Amino acid sequence: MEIPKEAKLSKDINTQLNFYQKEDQVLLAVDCIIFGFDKTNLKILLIKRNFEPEKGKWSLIGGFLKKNENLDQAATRVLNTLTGLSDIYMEQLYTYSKVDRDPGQRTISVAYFALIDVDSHQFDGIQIDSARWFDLDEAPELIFDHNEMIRKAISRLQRRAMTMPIGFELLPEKFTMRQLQNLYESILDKKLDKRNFINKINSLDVLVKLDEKDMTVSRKGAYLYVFDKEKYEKKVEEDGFSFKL
Amino acid sequence: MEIPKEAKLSKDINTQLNFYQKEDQVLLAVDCIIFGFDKTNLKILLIKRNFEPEKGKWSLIGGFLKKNENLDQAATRVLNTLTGLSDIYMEQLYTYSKVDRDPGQRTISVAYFALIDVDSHQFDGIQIDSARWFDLDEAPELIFDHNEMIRKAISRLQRRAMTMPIGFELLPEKFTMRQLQNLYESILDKKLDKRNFINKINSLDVLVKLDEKDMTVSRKGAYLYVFDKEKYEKKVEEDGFSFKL
DNA sequence: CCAAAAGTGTTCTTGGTACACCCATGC
DNA sequence: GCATGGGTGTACCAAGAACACTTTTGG
Repeated sequence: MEIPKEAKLSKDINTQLNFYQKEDQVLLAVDCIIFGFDKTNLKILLIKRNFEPEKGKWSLIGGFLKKNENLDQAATRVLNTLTGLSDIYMEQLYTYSKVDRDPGQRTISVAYFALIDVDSHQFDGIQIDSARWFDLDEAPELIFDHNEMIRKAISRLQRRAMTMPIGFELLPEKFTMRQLQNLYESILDKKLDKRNFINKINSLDVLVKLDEKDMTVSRKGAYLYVFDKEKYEKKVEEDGFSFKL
Repeated sequence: MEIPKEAKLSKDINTQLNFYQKEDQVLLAVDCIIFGFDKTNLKILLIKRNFEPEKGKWSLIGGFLKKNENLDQAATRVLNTLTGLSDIYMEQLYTYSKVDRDPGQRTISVAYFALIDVDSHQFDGIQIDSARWFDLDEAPELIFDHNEMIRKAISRLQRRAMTMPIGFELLPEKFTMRQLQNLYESILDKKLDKRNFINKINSLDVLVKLDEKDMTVSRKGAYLYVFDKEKYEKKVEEDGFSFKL
């Protein structure tokens, strides 16, 4: 660890002192794993990269950190610039730093993941012609270490599913129990028992059953529910909100 | 951080092409939260910073990423350079990027945490005169966002305690049940019932009871145990190894 | 009247939690 | 012989897992 032993104390143009001039600088990228749910399946959004290197290959959306923003802001900006989406749940995942991970140039990448409801966010102005939703199990080979990022994101999402009401983010405001169960089955990648699932969810006491039914899928119709954000937040305070399926 | 705005597209000495010349570059630091256990209490290792800015204040140990290494290597190197320790469990925690987090210069820091057994690793050549172990609850105010890093590290460690045999890292090879319980009580910051704890640990079936006793603390003496790494690894394969206390 | 999805409870098993007394030894 | 920490088992309760039939209605 080379500590600048006698760094000069001169102010630079930003009136900031540069104490660490002898250290290497690097490019910091941000890559976003975007999970979407369409009431049936969990998907990820990928794009065909339109610049070198690896132009034309499938990739996560990404960009570079700018001097005047932090990483959360960079991730939000990248998502917004490329998809038009804003006000989206995002969370930092992990930082990838293999020396040769990007053949273009030494780049460290901070991966973020985002959760969106596919149907409610028909990004009208999708800035990328080549963006496409893929089912999790049919995602193509991606550039660099992006497949590894997705694997880690899935396992983080599985953990989050047990400790956060991710339905808030991935489902429309009103949804049926079946849709919620589909969501959990997609995320956990296993079938759940319908009765046990409903009992468990009801015992959490964060949903409100409406008088309204969704008639689009069955003849009988299925009651719609909404999340009760206040109840959820009270629960978090009191006992942390975590469950098992 | 002045990046040459129109760098020539010539191969640099590493025969790498630079595709992203217009992007900002930043300093990437690595900071290490070092947890130690001395058979009774969980502690963290801090140093008095011996260079500007914030010289003389308490701090995590840290250093900067070099061009030819990845972050895991940088964290290992920083730990080794400053403490002489090698072969230590380390794990990447989170990346901190507030624009003004380091008043010296725009710096992004990747936090790592390390687990060591305080007694087995009497770092003979401790390179830092001012390093000191602190109990978790009596740690001083630290520079930058280092206190925040420690909070996050503790909560990660609490999670790890339930899904990994962290005793491998934090205890000497042979240890008593009481020491193991002390470790879990320190990490989880709560008292545990002795009988329930022992029953639970035994049901995990990853410890081997030796015929040998530790006579240093009680007159009766306490049986020593060792971890059975093979059994543990088989368990991870089969059912993931996770428990509750 | 039938196909298709919705809705609904009970039993069994597992695992968590609470709890108190005797043991071995060095002094 | 006593003080100190070591070692041990049971009973209760909560929650998870397995499981099958009836309801509704559009066609």
